[in-house]
Amino acid sequence: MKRKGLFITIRSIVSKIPKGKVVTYGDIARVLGLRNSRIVGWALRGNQDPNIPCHRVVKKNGFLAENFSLGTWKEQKRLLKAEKVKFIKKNQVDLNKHYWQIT
DNA sequence: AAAGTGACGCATT
DNA sequence: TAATGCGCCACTT
Repeated sequence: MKRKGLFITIRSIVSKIPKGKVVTYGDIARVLGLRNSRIVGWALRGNQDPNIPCHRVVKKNGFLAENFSLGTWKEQKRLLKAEKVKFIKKNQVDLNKHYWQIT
């Protein structure tokens, strides 16, 4: 990945997500002025930095991404549950309780 | 340079 | 309600 600028921007946003909160890919993309949320996924995918809580980034409806860097959504779920995040389905978090609006 | 790919999202079938 | 299609940005081959 050559474009580190975008990568760094996304990293700064994700690292600001409070513990126990989640954000959607689409929202991050909007903040960056992108109309394509895939870019966000692309950036997180190449990242394995533990400083970046990428497990707090979920899909629009709160569903977890199927391809998590560290493994699958099961791993992501485990990390989220460790932060007391409530799941309304086995692979869907409770957005009403844990959604963090980016400002 | 052109086509393929992807941690998505929304509209249409 | 589920499946399919397409837009969109950047990366890879």
